[in-house]
Amino acid sequence: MNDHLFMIVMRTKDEEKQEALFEATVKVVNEIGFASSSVSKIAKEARVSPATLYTYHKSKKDLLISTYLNVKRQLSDTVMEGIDETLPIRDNFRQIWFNLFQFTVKYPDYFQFSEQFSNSPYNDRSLQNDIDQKFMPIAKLIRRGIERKVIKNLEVDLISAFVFYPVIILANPRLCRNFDPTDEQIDQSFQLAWDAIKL
Amino acid sequence: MNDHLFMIVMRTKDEEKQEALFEATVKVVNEIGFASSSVSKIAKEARVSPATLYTYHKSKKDLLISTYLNVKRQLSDTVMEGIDETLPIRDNFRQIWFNLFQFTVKYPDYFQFSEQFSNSPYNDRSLQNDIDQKFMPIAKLIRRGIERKVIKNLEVDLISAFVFYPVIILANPRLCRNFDPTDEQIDQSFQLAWDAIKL
DNA sequence: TATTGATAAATGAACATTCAATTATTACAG
DNA sequence: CTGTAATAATTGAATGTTCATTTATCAATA
Repeated sequence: MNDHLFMIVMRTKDEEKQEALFEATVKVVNEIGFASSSVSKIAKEARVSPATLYTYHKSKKDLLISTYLNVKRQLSDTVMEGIDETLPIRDNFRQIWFNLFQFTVKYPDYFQFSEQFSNSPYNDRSLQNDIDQKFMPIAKLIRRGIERKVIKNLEVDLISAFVFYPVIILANPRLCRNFDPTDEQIDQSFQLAWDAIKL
Repeated sequence: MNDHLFMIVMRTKDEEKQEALFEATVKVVNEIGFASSSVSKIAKEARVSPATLYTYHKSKKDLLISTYLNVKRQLSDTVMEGIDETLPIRDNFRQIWFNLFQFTVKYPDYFQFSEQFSNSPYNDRSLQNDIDQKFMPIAKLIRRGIERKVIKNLEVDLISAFVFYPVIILANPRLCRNFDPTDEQIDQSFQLAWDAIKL
């Protein structure tokens, strides 16, 4: 920061506003939808002037993309928590599966935002590659499981689709109603996922 | 039609325009996204005046909803094809699974539209109930499988999530790259789905 | 005082929808 | 068959609104 003279007398940007804009973006998109979410509505929700928003983000596109990346970063941090290569493959899968389940239940708004964004044209190939990088440990785990003949020898994407996508459905009350799962049901659900991919 | 005098000289609405508007809506939403899709752009794609669109649909909302229902109707018709209660449960599942797979591969645009719509606030509870009705035979099949102890005794939504959602992921090139499946891979994938739910 | 953060107000473009006027289709009288 | 009246389909243009973004100005800080 102090490398450049012109930065010395810079007034600091408000961290709270950054956070408020993030939360507001997710909230507004969830409440009125991606299509109806305007910069001014998001700014109002964050109790900030639309012009101020432009000191934090150079465009609406930039706001949405950085919100998406933020959601995905939090997701990957949460999901990868507790991975331990010394434990059996199945235990690691179970850990990831429960982390993912809890995240989706705790932050359903993040998920709905994420779904809306990823199905929009903002989500281009290079952005998706950046995100895939974050989830690399899971891909590695799958490959390790295949090598050790613990899980079926199939494409990594295929294994992922069968193990992790159903979680998203289950945790989404909009897609899966009448389903307020008990601990036992969550456990049974993981067993389904594991049965699908185990050798 | 001839019951009422005032209907005698009615000019008929153009079936082709109805269809053109449907295709245009799907196409425009796929190309520029749900958020950027305007009535005038859809009308232009359908080679129709924006004003004409309003003789077929009373609002933009109506246009989008009926497009969604049309997609879902085609999907349910295709997916339920060939269900035969006299055959084993697994064969019926296999049939549905392949129907679904082929539909998603053949009409990826319908799927992307569907995903964008269903994550939007247009998709309310009562609309979703109407759609669930269309897929009732699948719910029945699952319940029959549970009764006959062929599949695990779990919530219908849970079974559905594990069997059918991975298909959507697999068939979506945006979500599952480097995966141009051979017949054998498709077969293996169904085996995964079945392994998850079978008793 | 110099510089940046913050904002209200302004801008022009695009939006959904309406409307007045025109065009196309039909029934039927001749 | 042909012409005509009736009516709905169609449309370009206009409506007022909302949009994303910029600009000019002020406030805060070093």
